[in-house]
Amino acid sequence: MENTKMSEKQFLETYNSDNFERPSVAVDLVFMSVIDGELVALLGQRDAHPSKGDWALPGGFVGIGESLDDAAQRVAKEKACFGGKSRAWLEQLYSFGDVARDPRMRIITVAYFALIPPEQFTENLAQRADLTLATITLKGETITALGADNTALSLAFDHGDILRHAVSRLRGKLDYSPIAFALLPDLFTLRDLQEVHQAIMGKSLNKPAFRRRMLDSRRVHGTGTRESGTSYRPAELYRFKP
Amino acid sequence: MENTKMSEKQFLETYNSDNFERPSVAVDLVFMSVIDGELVALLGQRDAHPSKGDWALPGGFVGIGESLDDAAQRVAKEKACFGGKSRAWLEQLYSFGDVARDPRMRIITVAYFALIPPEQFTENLAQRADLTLATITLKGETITALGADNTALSLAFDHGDILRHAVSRLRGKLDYSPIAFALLPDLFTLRDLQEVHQAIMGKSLNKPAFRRRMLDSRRVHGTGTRESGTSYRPAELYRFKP
DNA sequence: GTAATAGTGTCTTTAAGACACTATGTA
DNA sequence: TACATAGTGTCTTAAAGACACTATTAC
Repeated sequence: MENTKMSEKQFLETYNSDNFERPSVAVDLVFMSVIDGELVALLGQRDAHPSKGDWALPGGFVGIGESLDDAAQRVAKEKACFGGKSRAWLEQLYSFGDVARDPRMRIITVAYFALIPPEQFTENLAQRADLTLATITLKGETITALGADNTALSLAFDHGDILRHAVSRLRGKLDYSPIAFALLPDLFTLRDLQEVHQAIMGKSLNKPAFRRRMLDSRRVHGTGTRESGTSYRPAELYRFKP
Repeated sequence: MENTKMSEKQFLETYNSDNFERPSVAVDLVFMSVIDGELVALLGQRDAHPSKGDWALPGGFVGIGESLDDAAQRVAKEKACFGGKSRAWLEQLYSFGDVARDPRMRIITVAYFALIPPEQFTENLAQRADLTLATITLKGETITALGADNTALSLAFDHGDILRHAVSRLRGKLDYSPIAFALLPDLFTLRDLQEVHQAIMGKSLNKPAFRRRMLDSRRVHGTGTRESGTSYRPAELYRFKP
């Protein structure tokens, strides 16, 4: 049997001498929120080939002196004006590395999702005509992105796969992680919270059971204040307890 | 506000012209199994700087014409003699991209775990004196790797983080994914299955409840045959039903 | 027979679902 | 007052934990 440690060294030397071509590394961001009870994600329409006219996630290349997380943070600011006082829950999702996923060149992309409370989403988006909020639906293995006119958007590259991973991850983590609160303002009603859960899970939930579960979890506490502007009995406002 | 689509094009052109330095991309593999009721992982001792003497996960660089999954598969064969008739459950875990995680150069690594039934693990390992099986324990946020002499092994680079992610992922997926069966031979007893669950979760489980859960899940079925070589009542052998 | 583990019956506990009910704000 | 939603009480159902019990095999 060959000495694999030796061959590892040789490999590394070859690699270092630039005879060995390196892939490019990018990050793609799935900005998500729940607006009017629907799960939405941010997409931009491509104005050049390849995939011209298709809808793509905001993304950018990873700099040589920049960690993956830093690159995601930077792209969040540059591409979608999130940053500064805006807050976003950034979390690495999955890495996509098929050889031909981008026909121009070899690009490995590390996908992140960025969870944004809806009021910040609409605020930042008002300035950006080139971006749209698509309604995302995952039924079984099929992901759909609906545009403003309620027609399905054609997704660029493997960005449909990325969206599928994002929704699956949200569903998987919803019960043991505070992601739902990253999609809500500081003050929210239990109805708001239930709507977020329902949008992520893609199904309606039983109200008494949901309230029991949330209150027993001790992750929310009532503020004693109530929402305003309703034409009916206002609900109590709650706050996330870390 | 600047036109971000224009600057994206410019960025891509700069990038393509090789003025822009690219990081290297590697895959690191966490070979795992459950042996004698303990969770174990494969580690090799480094014989060169940096981290000389520390224990590291097997890994290798991703080729320019090779997908991430293909690279993981190749490294599984090359580095640990898994491949051919051996079967392993390969699954992408997480990508690690801190700038200084390897002091030699910028390396982004995509971690995979490879789940191996124990008998194949020991078979393949008999040929490799440079690799060791470490017992892995995760309590809270603390990961420990114990060597053959029961002393803690010092882990190279950020490989402790990678192991921590691996165990957390196993725990998270145990109940809704067939990973436990990837750590068992074709025929196994319900006691074997329970030992795998206990090793992953790091706690003992209630026997009747566990058996009910497994049988109700319809993911196992009895074969009518029994284990042999015991000095007590032999248990029925079960098979995984996909 | 004994030893040792396989495998089960059943009671308790916990949590979710169903559904109807009461409570309380606005208009 | 009517209305619409907030918020709860309680019954049922499903599943996990506890624990003791019976069953079966090697020796």
